[in-house]
Amino acid sequence: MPKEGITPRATDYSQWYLDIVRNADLADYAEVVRGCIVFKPTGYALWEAIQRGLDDRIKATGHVNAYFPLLIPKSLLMKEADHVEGFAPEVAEVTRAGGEDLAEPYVIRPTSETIIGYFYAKWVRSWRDLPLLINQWANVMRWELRTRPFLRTTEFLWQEGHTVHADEEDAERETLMILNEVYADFAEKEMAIPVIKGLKTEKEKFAGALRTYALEAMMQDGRALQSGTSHNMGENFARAFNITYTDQNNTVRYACTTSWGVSSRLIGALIMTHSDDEGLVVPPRIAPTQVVVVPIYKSDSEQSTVLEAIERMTGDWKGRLRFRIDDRDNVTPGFKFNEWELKGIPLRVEIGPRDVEKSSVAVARRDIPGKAGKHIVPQDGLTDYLVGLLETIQQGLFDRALRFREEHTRDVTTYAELSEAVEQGFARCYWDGTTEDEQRIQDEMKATIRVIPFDQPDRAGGVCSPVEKRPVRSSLPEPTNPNLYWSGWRPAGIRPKPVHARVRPGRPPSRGLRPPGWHPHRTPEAGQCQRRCECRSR
RNA sequence: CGGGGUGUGGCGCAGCCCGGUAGCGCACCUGCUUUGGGAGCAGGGGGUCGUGGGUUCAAAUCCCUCCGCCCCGACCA
Repeated sequence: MPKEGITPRATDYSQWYLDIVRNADLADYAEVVRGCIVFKPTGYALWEAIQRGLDDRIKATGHVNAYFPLLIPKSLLMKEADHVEGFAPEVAEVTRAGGEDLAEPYVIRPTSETIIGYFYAKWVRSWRDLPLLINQWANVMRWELRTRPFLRTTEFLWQEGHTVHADEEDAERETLMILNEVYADFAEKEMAIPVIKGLKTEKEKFAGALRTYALEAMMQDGRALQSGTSHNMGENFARAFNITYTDQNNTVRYACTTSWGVSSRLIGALIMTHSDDEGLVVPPRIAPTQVVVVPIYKSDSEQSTVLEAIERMTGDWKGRLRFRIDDRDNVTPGFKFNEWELKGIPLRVEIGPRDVEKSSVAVARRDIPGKAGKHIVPQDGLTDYLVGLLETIQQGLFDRALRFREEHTRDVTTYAELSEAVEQGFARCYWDGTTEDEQRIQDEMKATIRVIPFDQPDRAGGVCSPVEKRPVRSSLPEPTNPNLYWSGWRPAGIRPKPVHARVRPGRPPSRGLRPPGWHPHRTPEAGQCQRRCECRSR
């Protein structure tokens, strides 16, 4: 039975998500700061758990943490041309401080490649300085047109790693290692979110990167959510920021850089992967609280008897279980059952006079909502039982999410099949590798290439292009990138919309609103276009 | 930006057409009875009716202005 105040997923998935966020008390809208949210204590606790899991892995793979400034001189941001083009529309500027206009405006970081690049140029001298492996935990700001709690907000929290390597091969190794051993491992083992690892297309890659790799997860509406990215910048940023080193042969060379990040969007992924119509579901390993104990009593004497029993019962829990005892006296047990279910605590232990007498407890597991997930167990050996049950739940959640994804993924060989499949979830198909086809699919069926997966199934199924119907092309090239995943093209219900020009006077127009002839390389700050690009046609 | 909707205690809404100084549910506070799946009764506190202006003896209500938010269109690093 759905909880009060929660729209069932089948009715309106988007509203369901918002209801979960609100009812589980994860976040509040920062209504006075458009597009921002307040991470409330329960929501922030999830972020802290994510931070812990990632930070451990980042450090275990040889990185150290540091912190760079929030403000970036605008000229620095402008240095890498593709990067500028990618970010210009969503950057917020500080033009006035200390009571006067600044000689040069600052931008509030949308990401830190540029300011970190500036310092790396100073710090890197010799091949002995490499690799340089630094991570920072930070907030960033991107002026998004349409926001949703955790999934896309104007300000968000993330971790951004920035590394410098002697050559592209080493940078590539780093980029892939982070994706596999840090991000995917964390997502699957701790958050129980199955992910597809792969390469982004040219069209979808990070502005200024050579290659972008990403994790894609399937939400319960069948749509993809990008849940982590890792970029190999090659020499692009090193050239823009002059990050050079002297190699063993006394030759000065450009270094290669990488950057990689995951954000508080993961909280959104967590919600949309596991939760149900009863509320939030949090996998045990990531859960700030794993077990909640609800005492049941009528009289004062029963109350003290039960609370004493709880004291004894939880004596050896510390260090093995993260738990809390809900001894509030102003709400009924039934209310507590519903509330903790809503908040996604993996296990609930109920204990009343009858249990004290029989030395038992009632254990309810959140992954099976309602009374169906409740059973009576002896207090004897309870701690081991609970620890084991948490692991069972953890694995069960992962298996359930994986099964869901597999049930909503189809291999397709024709255009019609592709068109149908992307309505339900992911489709896997061949692609001839052209942006032209990619764009056409996007235009015609609102689907995007999420990723070219590392895991390539046997190609015995045949070679087909979903756009084989294209009339002009007589023979399709042998696909170089077979088996792509497509999905409902917009990430999990996010629909950007153009913003009124008045909102940010002087701001570069967002894509789609650019007047004819507009080009980022030709903004007043950048002067004439310095690059050999399509814009010279104008 | 184009089209549509909406703004009233913390939240969700009614009242507006037909002007007379604001009401309901939830939440909150107090007390008593309750407590194994969202307790009951009684009492109580809380609102510049988005903003500015106009009409009127009198405006939540009628007229104009501006602002916010939501939905659809336009499609993302």
